[in-house]
Amino acid sequence: MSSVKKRFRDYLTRHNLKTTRQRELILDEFLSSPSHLSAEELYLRLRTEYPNLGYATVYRTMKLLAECGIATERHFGDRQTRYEANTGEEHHYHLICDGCGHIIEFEDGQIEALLQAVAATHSYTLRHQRLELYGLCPKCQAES
Amino acid sequence: MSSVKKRFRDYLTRHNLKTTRQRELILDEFLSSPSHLSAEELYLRLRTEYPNLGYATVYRTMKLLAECGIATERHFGDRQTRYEANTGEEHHYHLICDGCGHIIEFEDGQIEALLQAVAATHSYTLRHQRLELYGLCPKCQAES
DNA sequence: GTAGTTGCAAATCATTTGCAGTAAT
DNA sequence: ATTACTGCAAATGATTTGCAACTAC
Repeated sequence: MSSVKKRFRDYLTRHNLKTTRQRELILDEFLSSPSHLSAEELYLRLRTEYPNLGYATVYRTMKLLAECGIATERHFGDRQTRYEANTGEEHHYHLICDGCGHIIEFEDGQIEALLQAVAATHSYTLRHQRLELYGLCPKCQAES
Repeated sequence: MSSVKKRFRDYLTRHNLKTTRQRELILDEFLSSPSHLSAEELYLRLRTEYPNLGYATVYRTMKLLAECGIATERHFGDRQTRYEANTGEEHHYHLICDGCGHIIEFEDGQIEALLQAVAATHSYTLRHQRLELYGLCPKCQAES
Protein backbone atom coordinates (compact mmCIF):
# COMPACT_ATOMS: atom_id res chain seq x y z
CA MET A 1 0.00 0.00 0.00
CA SER A 2 1.30 3.40 -0.91
CA SER A 3 2.49 5.63 1.88
CA VAL A 4 -0.18 8.15 0.98
CA LYS A 5 -2.91 5.61 1.57
CA LYS A 6 -1.31 4.68 4.83
CA ARG A 7 -1.12 8.28 5.81
CA PHE A 8 -4.82 8.67 5.16
CA ARG A 9 -5.68 5.63 7.23
CA ASP A 10 -3.55 6.89 10.07
CA TYR A 11 -5.22 10.26 9.89
CA LEU A 12 -8.66 8.66 10.01
CA THR A 13 -7.73 6.44 12.94
CA ARG A 14 -6.20 9.27 14.91
CA HIS A 15 -9.40 11.26 14.49
CA ASN A 16 -11.78 8.42 15.33
CA LEU A 17 -13.00 8.32 11.77
CA LYS A 18 -13.56 5.17 9.80
CA THR A 19 -11.70 3.72 6.86
CA THR A 20 -14.48 2.95 4.44
CA ARG A 21 -14.49 1.48 0.99
CA GLN A 22 -15.71 4.73 -0.52
CA ARG A 23 -12.92 6.74 1.03
CA GLU A 24 -10.30 4.40 -0.28
CA LEU A 25 -11.85 4.36 -3.72
CA ILE A 26 -11.96 8.12 -3.92
CA LEU A 27 -8.37 8.45 -2.76
CA ASP A 28 -7.25 5.87 -5.34
CA GLU A 29 -9.07 7.63 -8.13
CA PHE A 30 -7.75 10.99 -7.02
CA LEU A 31 -4.15 9.75 -6.97
CA SER A 32 -4.37 8.06 -10.35
CA SER A 33 -6.15 10.90 -12.15
CA PRO A 34 -4.80 14.01 -13.80
CA SER A 35 -4.28 16.90 -11.45
CA HIS A 36 -6.77 19.72 -10.90
CA LEU A 37 -9.94 17.74 -11.24
CA SER A 38 -13.05 19.10 -9.59
CA ALA A 39 -15.23 17.09 -7.24
CA GLU A 40 -17.70 16.71 -10.08
CA GLU A 41 -15.11 15.36 -12.49
CA LEU A 42 -13.89 12.90 -9.90
CA TYR A 43 -17.45 11.86 -9.18
CA LEU A 44 -18.16 11.22 -12.84
CA ARG A 45 -15.06 9.07 -13.18
CA LEU A 46 -15.92 7.03 -10.13
CA ARG A 47 -19.55 6.69 -11.03
CA THR A 48 -18.85 4.60 -14.10
CA GLU A 49 -17.41 1.91 -11.87
CA TYR A 50 -19.44 2.47 -8.71
CA PRO A 51 -22.78 3.78 -9.88
CA ASN A 52 -24.32 4.24 -6.49
CA LEU A 53 -21.56 6.35 -5.06
CA GLY A 54 -23.03 9.58 -3.74
CA TYR A 55 -22.00 13.04 -4.85
CA ALA A 56 -21.80 14.23 -1.27
CA THR A 57 -19.41 11.47 -0.35
CA VAL A 58 -16.93 12.74 -2.89
CA TYR A 59 -17.18 16.26 -1.50
CA ARG A 60 -16.84 15.04 2.05
CA THR A 61 -13.88 12.86 1.26
CA MET A 62 -12.06 15.55 -0.70
CA LYS A 63 -12.50 17.85 2.25
CA LEU A 64 -10.90 15.22 4.46
CA LEU A 65 -8.01 14.80 2.05
CA ALA A 66 -7.48 18.54 2.10
CA GLU A 67 -7.59 18.60 5.89
CA CYS A 68 -4.98 15.93 6.26
CA GLY A 69 -2.70 17.55 3.72
CA ILE A 70 -2.92 14.97 0.95
CA ALA A 71 -4.80 17.32 -1.37
CA THR A 72 -4.87 21.07 -1.78
CA GLU A 73 -7.97 22.98 -2.79
CA ARG A 74 -7.48 25.45 -5.58
CA HIS A 75 -9.69 28.04 -7.21
CA PHE A 76 -8.99 29.06 -10.75
CA GLY A 77 -11.20 31.40 -12.74
CA ASP A 78 -14.27 29.14 -12.91
CA ARG A 79 -16.60 28.39 -10.08
CA GLN A 80 -15.52 24.93 -9.16
CA THR A 81 -12.99 23.99 -6.54
CA ARG A 82 -10.22 21.88 -7.98
CA TYR A 83 -7.96 19.48 -6.16
CA GLU A 84 -4.28 18.92 -6.51
CA ALA A 85 -2.20 16.15 -4.96
CA ASN A 86 0.48 17.40 -2.62
CA THR A 87 3.87 16.22 -3.66
CA GLY A 88 5.80 17.72 -0.79
CA GLU A 89 8.18 19.21 -3.36
CA GLU A 90 9.09 22.82 -4.04
CA HIS A 91 6.48 25.48 -4.51
CA HIS A 92 4.98 25.47 -7.92
CA TYR A 93 2.99 28.06 -9.73
CA HIS A 94 0.29 27.99 -12.39
CA LEU A 95 -0.12 29.36 -15.88
CA ILE A 96 -3.77 29.15 -16.89
CA CYS A 97 -5.40 29.66 -20.28
CA ASP A 98 -8.42 31.97 -20.09
CA GLY A 99 -9.72 30.41 -23.27
CA CYS A 100 -9.68 26.66 -22.78
CA GLY A 101 -8.75 26.41 -19.11
CA HIS A 102 -5.57 24.45 -19.77
CA ILE A 103 -3.22 24.59 -16.79
CA ILE A 104 0.56 24.45 -16.87
CA GLU A 105 2.50 24.07 -13.66
CA PHE A 106 5.94 25.53 -13.29
CA GLU A 107 8.62 26.19 -10.74
CA ASP A 108 11.16 28.94 -10.74
CA GLY A 109 13.93 29.38 -8.26
CA GLN A 110 14.59 32.96 -9.23
CA ILE A 111 11.00 33.95 -8.61
CA GLU A 112 11.01 32.07 -5.36
CA ALA A 113 14.12 33.93 -4.24
CA LEU A 114 12.59 37.29 -5.09
CA LEU A 115 9.44 36.45 -3.17
CA GLN A 116 11.50 35.52 -0.14
CA ALA A 117 13.30 38.82 -0.47
CA VAL A 118 10.03 40.76 -0.55
CA ALA A 119 8.84 39.03 2.59
CA ALA A 120 12.15 39.72 4.29
CA THR A 121 11.97 43.40 3.38
CA HIS A 122 8.75 43.65 5.33
CA SER A 123 10.02 41.34 8.08
CA TYR A 124 7.34 38.80 7.30
CA THR A 125 7.81 35.08 7.85
CA LEU A 126 6.56 33.48 4.66
CA ARG A 127 4.28 30.49 5.12
CA HIS A 128 2.63 29.88 1.78
CA GLN A 129 2.14 31.60 -1.49
CA ARG A 130 -0.02 31.68 -4.54
CA LEU A 131 1.05 32.75 -7.96
CA GLU A 132 -1.19 32.40 -10.97
CA LEU A 133 -0.67 33.76 -14.44
CA TYR A 134 -3.68 34.00 -16.70
CA GLY A 135 -3.53 34.45 -20.43
CA LEU A 136 -4.14 32.73 -23.73
CA CYS A 137 -2.39 29.59 -24.84
CA PRO A 138 -1.08 29.49 -28.42
CA LYS A 139 -4.10 27.57 -29.69
CA CYS A 140 -6.60 30.00 -28.20
CA GLN A 141 -4.60 32.96 -29.50
CA ALA A 142 -4.91 31.53 -32.99
CA GLU A 143 -8.65 31.15 -32.63
CA SER A 144 -9.42 34.64 -31.46
CA MET B 1 -16.58 65.08 -11.93
CA SER B 2 -13.77 62.64 -11.34
CA SER B 3 -12.03 61.21 -14.35
CA VAL B 4 -13.12 57.75 -13.32
CA LYS B 5 -16.75 58.74 -13.48
CA LYS B 6 -16.16 60.32 -16.84
CA ARG B 7 -14.44 57.19 -18.02
CA PHE B 8 -17.45 55.11 -16.99
CA ARG B 9 -19.84 57.44 -18.82
CA ASP B 10 -17.73 57.29 -21.92
CA TYR B 11 -17.63 53.53 -21.74
CA LEU B 12 -21.39 53.36 -21.42
CA THR B 13 -21.95 55.75 -24.30
CA ARG B 14 -19.53 53.93 -26.56
CA HIS B 15 -21.39 50.70 -25.91
CA ASN B 16 -24.90 52.13 -26.37
CA LEU B 17 -25.59 51.67 -22.70
CA LYS B 18 -27.28 54.20 -20.52
CA THR B 19 -25.96 56.34 -17.73
CA THR B 20 -28.48 55.74 -14.99
CA ARG B 21 -28.76 57.05 -11.49
CA GLN B 22 -28.17 53.61 -10.04
CA ARG B 23 -24.97 53.08 -11.98
CA GLU B 24 -23.58 56.39 -10.82
CA LEU B 25 -24.56 55.71 -7.24
CA ILE B 26 -22.92 52.34 -7.23
CA LEU B 27 -19.73 53.70 -8.76
CA ASP B 28 -19.64 56.51 -6.17
CA GLU B 29 -20.08 54.12 -3.32
CA PHE B 30 -17.51 51.75 -4.73
CA LEU B 31 -14.93 54.50 -5.09
CA SER B 32 -15.48 55.91 -1.63
CA SER B 33 -15.52 52.58 0.19
CA PRO B 34 -12.68 50.48 1.54
CA SER B 35 -11.16 48.13 -0.98
CA HIS B 36 -12.09 44.47 -1.39
CA LEU B 37 -15.79 44.76 -0.64
CA SER B 38 -18.12 42.11 -2.02
CA ALA B 39 -21.24 42.87 -4.04
CA GLU B 40 -23.28 42.08 -0.98
CA GLU B 41 -21.36 44.48 1.24
CA LEU B 42 -21.71 47.21 -1.34
CA TYR B 43 -25.40 46.48 -1.65
CA LEU B 44 -25.91 46.72 2.11
CA ARG B 45 -24.14 50.06 2.23
CA LEU B 46 -26.18 51.48 -0.61
CA ARG B 47 -29.42 50.08 0.67
CA THR B 48 -29.42 52.27 3.77
CA GLU B 49 -29.66 55.33 1.54
CA TYR B 50 -31.55 53.87 -1.43
CA PRO B 51 -33.76 51.15 0.00
CA ASN B 52 -35.32 50.04 -3.23
CA LEU B 53 -32.08 49.46 -5.04
CA GLY B 54 -32.02 45.89 -6.38
CA TYR B 55 -29.42 43.31 -5.57
CA ALA B 56 -29.10 42.34 -9.20
CA THR B 57 -28.37 45.91 -10.20
CA VAL B 58 -25.30 45.91 -8.00
CA TYR B 59 -24.08 42.68 -9.53
CA ARG B 60 -24.74 43.91 -13.04
CA THR B 61 -23.02 47.22 -12.41
CA MET B 62 -19.97 45.68 -10.79
CA LYS B 63 -19.66 43.44 -13.79
CA LEU B 64 -19.70 46.51 -16.02
CA LEU B 65 -17.07 48.19 -13.89
CA ALA B 66 -14.90 45.13 -14.19
CA GLU B 67 -15.41 45.00 -17.95
CA CYS B 68 -14.39 48.59 -18.46
CA GLY B 69 -11.35 48.20 -16.25
CA ILE B 70 -12.41 50.40 -13.35
CA ALA B 71 -12.69 47.47 -10.96
CA THR B 72 -10.97 44.11 -10.68
CA GLU B 73 -12.65 40.99 -9.40
CA ARG B 74 -10.74 39.11 -6.74
CA HIS B 75 -11.27 35.86 -4.94
CA PHE B 76 -9.68 35.40 -1.57
CA GLY B 77 -10.33 32.22 0.35
CA ASP B 78 -14.07 32.74 0.91
CA ARG B 79 -16.86 32.24 -1.58
CA GLN B 80 -17.67 35.80 -2.45
CA THR B 81 -16.18 37.80 -5.27
CA ARG B 82 -14.53 40.97 -4.02
CA TYR B 83 -13.85 44.11 -5.96
CA GLU B 84 -10.82 46.32 -5.97
CA ALA B 85 -10.49 49.73 -7.62
CA ASN B 86 -7.92 49.85 -10.36
CA THR B 87 -5.35 52.51 -9.83
CA GLY B 88 -3.95 52.36 -13.34
CA GLU B 89 -0.54 51.71 -11.86
CA GLU B 90 1.67 48.70 -12.34
CA HIS B 91 0.51 45.31 -11.28
CA HIS B 92 0.60 45.01 -7.59
CA TYR B 93 0.82 41.98 -5.43
CA HIS B 94 -0.30 41.20 -1.91
CA LEU B 95 1.53 40.19 1.23
CA ILE B 96 -1.03 38.99 3.74
CA CYS B 97 -0.57 38.25 7.43
CA ASP B 98 -2.13 34.93 8.42
CA GLY B 99 -2.34 36.17 11.99
CA CYS B 100 -4.05 39.56 11.85
CA GLY B 101 -5.09 39.72 8.21
CA HIS B 102 -3.08 42.86 7.52
CA ILE B 103 -2.50 43.35 3.80
CA ILE B 104 0.54 45.02 2.29
CA GLU B 105 0.46 45.79 -1.41
CA PHE B 106 3.71 45.83 -3.30
CA GLU B 107 5.10 46.05 -6.80
CA ASP B 108 8.26 44.60 -8.19
CA GLY B 109 9.56 45.09 -11.68
CA GLN B 110 11.97 42.18 -11.47
CA ILE B 111 9.23 39.77 -10.53
CA GLU B 112 7.04 41.18 -13.27
CA ALA B 113 9.79 40.62 -15.82
CA LEU B 114 10.29 37.02 -14.72
CA LEU B 115 6.59 36.34 -14.97
CA GLN B 116 6.53 37.72 -18.49
CA ALA B 117 9.44 35.45 -19.32
CA VAL B 118 7.63 32.38 -18.01
CA ALA B 119 4.58 33.18 -20.12
CA ALA B 120 6.76 33.73 -23.16
CA THR B 121 8.48 30.38 -22.64
CA HIS B 122 5.14 28.68 -23.03
CA SER B 123 4.00 31.01 -25.83
CA TYR B 124 1.20 32.33 -23.68
CA THR B 125 -0.11 35.87 -23.99
CA LEU B 126 -0.30 37.13 -20.44
CA ARG B 127 -3.50 38.93 -19.53
CA HIS B 128 -3.56 39.14 -15.79
CA GLN B 129 -1.87 37.65 -12.80
CA ARG B 130 -2.29 36.99 -9.17
CA LEU B 131 0.45 36.78 -6.63
CA GLU B 132 -0.25 36.47 -2.95
CA LEU B 133 2.25 35.80 -0.20
CA TYR B 134 0.90 34.59 3.11
CA GLY B 135 2.87 34.66 6.31
CA LEU B 136 3.22 36.33 9.68
CA CYS B 137 3.90 40.00 10.18
CA PRO B 138 6.54 40.99 12.78
CA LYS B 139 3.91 41.70 15.41
CA CYS B 140 2.21 38.32 15.01
CA GLN B 141 5.57 36.56 15.00
CA ALA B 142 6.34 38.12 18.37
CA GLU B 143 3.02 36.97 19.77
CA SER B 144 3.28 33.36 18.74
C1' DG C 1 -23.66 -2.52 19.95
C1' DT C 2 -22.18 1.98 19.07
C1' DA C 3 -20.46 5.57 16.67
C1' DG C 4 -19.43 7.32 12.39
C1' DT C 5 -20.88 6.93 7.14
C1' DT C 6 -23.45 6.67 3.19
C1' DG C 7 -26.78 8.00 -0.51
C1' DC C 8 -30.43 10.55 -1.36
C1' DA C 9 -33.08 14.64 -1.53
C1' DA C 10 -33.73 18.97 0.11
C1' DA C 11 -31.37 23.19 1.61
C1' DT C 12 -27.84 26.88 1.08
C1' DC C 13 -25.34 30.59 -0.79
C1' DA C 14 -23.58 33.51 -4.24
C1' DT C 15 -24.78 34.86 -8.53
C1' DT C 16 -27.70 35.12 -12.81
C1' DT C 17 -31.75 35.58 -15.54
C1' DG C 18 -36.72 36.36 -17.22
C1' DC C 19 -39.97 39.64 -17.27
C1' DA C 20 -43.17 43.53 -16.94
C1' DG C 21 -42.88 48.12 -15.84
C1' DT C 22 -39.77 52.39 -15.96
C1' DA C 23 -36.38 55.70 -17.41
C1' DA C 24 -32.59 57.47 -20.45
C1' DT C 25 -31.66 58.72 -25.10
C1' DA D 1 -40.55 56.67 -29.64
C1' DT D 2 -37.22 53.48 -28.91
C1' DT D 3 -34.22 50.72 -26.49
C1' DA D 4 -31.97 49.82 -22.47
C1' DC D 5 -32.52 49.41 -17.39
C1' DT D 6 -34.53 48.32 -13.01
C1' DG D 7 -36.46 45.56 -9.23
C1' DC D 8 -38.42 41.60 -8.18
C1' DA D 9 -38.84 36.82 -7.93
C1' DA D 10 -37.63 32.64 -9.73
C1' DA D 11 -33.69 29.95 -11.67
C1' DT D 12 -29.04 28.25 -11.54
C1' DG D 13 -24.92 25.79 -10.21
C1' DA D 14 -21.63 24.46 -6.83
C1' DT D 15 -21.49 22.80 -2.44
C1' DT D 16 -23.57 21.45 2.09
C1' DT D 17 -26.66 19.31 5.24
C1' DG D 18 -30.51 16.42 7.47
C1' DC D 19 -31.82 12.02 7.87
C1' DA D 20 -32.83 7.01 7.95
C1' DA D 21 -30.54 3.00 6.63
C1' DC D 22 -25.96 0.92 6.84
C1' DT D 23 -21.13 -0.53 8.04
C1' DA D 24 -16.61 -0.33 10.34
C1' DC D 25 -14.93 -0.74 14.61
